[in-house]
Amino acid sequence: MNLKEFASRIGLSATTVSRAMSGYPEVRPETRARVLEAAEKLGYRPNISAQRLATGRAGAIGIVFQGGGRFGPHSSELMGGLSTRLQRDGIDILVSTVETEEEEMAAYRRLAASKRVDAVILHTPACKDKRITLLQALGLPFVVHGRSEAEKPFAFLDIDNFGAIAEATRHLAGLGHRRIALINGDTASTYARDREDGYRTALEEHGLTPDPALMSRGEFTDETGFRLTQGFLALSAPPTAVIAGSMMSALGAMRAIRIAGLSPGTDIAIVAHDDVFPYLSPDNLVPAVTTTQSPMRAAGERIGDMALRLLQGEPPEALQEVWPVELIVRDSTRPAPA
Amino acid sequence: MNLKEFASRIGLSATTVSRAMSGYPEVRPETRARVLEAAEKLGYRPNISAQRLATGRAGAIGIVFQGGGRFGPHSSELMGGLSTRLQRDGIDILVSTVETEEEEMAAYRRLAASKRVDAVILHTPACKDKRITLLQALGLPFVVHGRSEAEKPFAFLDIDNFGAIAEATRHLAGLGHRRIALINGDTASTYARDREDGYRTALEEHGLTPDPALMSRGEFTDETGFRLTQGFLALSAPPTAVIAGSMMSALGAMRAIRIAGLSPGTDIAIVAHDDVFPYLSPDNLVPAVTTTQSPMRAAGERIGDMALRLLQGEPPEALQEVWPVELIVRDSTRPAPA
DNA sequence: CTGAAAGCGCTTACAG
DNA sequence: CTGAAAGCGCTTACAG
Repeated sequence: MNLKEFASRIGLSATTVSRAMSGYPEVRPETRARVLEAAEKLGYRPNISAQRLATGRAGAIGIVFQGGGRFGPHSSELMGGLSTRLQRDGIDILVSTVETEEEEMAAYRRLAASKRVDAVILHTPACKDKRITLLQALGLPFVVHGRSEAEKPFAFLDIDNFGAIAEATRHLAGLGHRRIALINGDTASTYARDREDGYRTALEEHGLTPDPALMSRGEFTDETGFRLTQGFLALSAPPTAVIAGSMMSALGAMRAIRIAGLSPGTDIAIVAHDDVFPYLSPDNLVPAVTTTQSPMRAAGERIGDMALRLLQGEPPEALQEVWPVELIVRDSTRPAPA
Repeated sequence: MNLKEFASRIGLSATTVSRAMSGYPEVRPETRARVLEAAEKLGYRPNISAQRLATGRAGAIGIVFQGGGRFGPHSSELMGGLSTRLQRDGIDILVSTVETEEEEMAAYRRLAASKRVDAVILHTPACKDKRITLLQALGLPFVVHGRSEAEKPFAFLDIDNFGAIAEATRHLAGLGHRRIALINGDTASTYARDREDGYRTALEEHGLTPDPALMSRGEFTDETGFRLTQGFLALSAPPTAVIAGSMMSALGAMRAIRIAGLSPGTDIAIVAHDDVFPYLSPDNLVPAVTTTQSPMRAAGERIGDMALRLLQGEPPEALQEVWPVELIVRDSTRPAPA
């Protein structure tokens, strides 16, 4: 049933029905109530494509994931939060996956030109990010999960990666650890650069010199955590503590430590930075893992919120947040062996 | 730039341009080439909302997740595969999250009435599933990930849960295990019922009687795997083998075994059923875990494919697949202790 | 093979 | 507070 038919069935004009259903003020409350009730009863819903064509709004927000492979547990938490928030305003989420950065750029051009989305969510930005430049040039509104440098201000939500890793490093140094290894991500990404800066800063506060052999990079998988930790353990002066970039890296690190005949927590301390996963808790590992934790799901909800405000005309510079990260000390960080 | 403007710029009618861009046959190859080239150069893209209004197609496929909490690692794999496939045909994915089954039903009504999607993907069906009845009544095409009983045929892709767990159970029984525990999901769901059936069948083949104390149910989290396994170990006659419903359950089970002072693999054998996660491999656990594995991502791609065919008019009964599951024996299943 | 025109189902400026 | 009508940007049956 379309608007015209519905309107004539209840003896009103399409105009009035449309206004009543969109919550415009110029409709008498009784009329509005009658319209809404009838719509419910007769099962009328405005055709979304027609609505979008008429208003010029897409009613959807896009998010692009690069490499099916990177659509992992963090993506699902972010998506879950985003979806929860946008649902409330009837905004859809449009998911695209691409393989390369080129394809990602093409995807934004396509989304913008075909008016398929009103805004996009960008994640894991580089320190200088071409995608941000492109989106600003296209005039497609966007919110970044993370931070980046750009000429023009843009909306973003980031966590305090610097503070998180600095705090973790201080905690370990305070326990007497002198050789602290860091498993980081690609330092082209802002978050990884911030973490490295936090690590270096805290080491220097404690009079320790950063050792390149103890700073490695790779994907946040169990496999990579394992391999990098094996590398650390093979050093002539191996570390007594490892800061893992994610829970998955920490699992791999602990495995490498065990295989070397050592005991995680006792022989080699472990701190993991990670999200709060509903299905894998650091409290439940053996030993329980000290973490710098930040809930990705809550961030997703907030990012959804910010995107909606952006569309309502709030300026990007008013939509910038950095969330603190809490260090939660558990059993995997004990004093350094004598 | 809209169609009219673009068409006049290149000296053709809107009709011809539209046909050229949609790949209709009645356009001269040279004309088509010229149109496509000009569109690329001038950056013209049809407005997606207008296209949808004119054709009556939404150009999107919906998927609803119940409980933000259930949007976990399996969801992301499924989504990744789905997205990869649909991307190729320019079909969007619309993600909704809801809290209850009631809300999920309401979401389908809404999606159908507002013509927001052309089809939906339903997952984790119950043996008798109200959602399937609803979708059939609404006339909204759908593909089920899993199986269910219904009067009318519908499209589905399922894995052989019965065969997977039967095979795992046979493998353990063949190694001399007599007390084999099963960590299953909610048996209202078809997959969990099938797994239980496979388990019972294989036990009986080996002259073993299913023991209710060894059959438990719960979420597929590390925490639940831990708790249920602790329950098994507290029995007066504890099991010598555990079949875990997922990788996460297996992690929890292994932790419980270790905490009890036992050795996973040696004292208590472990088999896990699970997806192939790019970030957590059973080969990398200690001991390497025997699995019945099935790639969720590949299933997602195939389901996307099936949805597209459904929309092209293939009858649902021609779109039904059950994928075999392979048992991969690793180090966690050794002969039963004497 | 190409084009003029009606129609998809809404919203909203304008008029009352 | 309510309505008639134009317009959003496409597609496609019809005519040539």
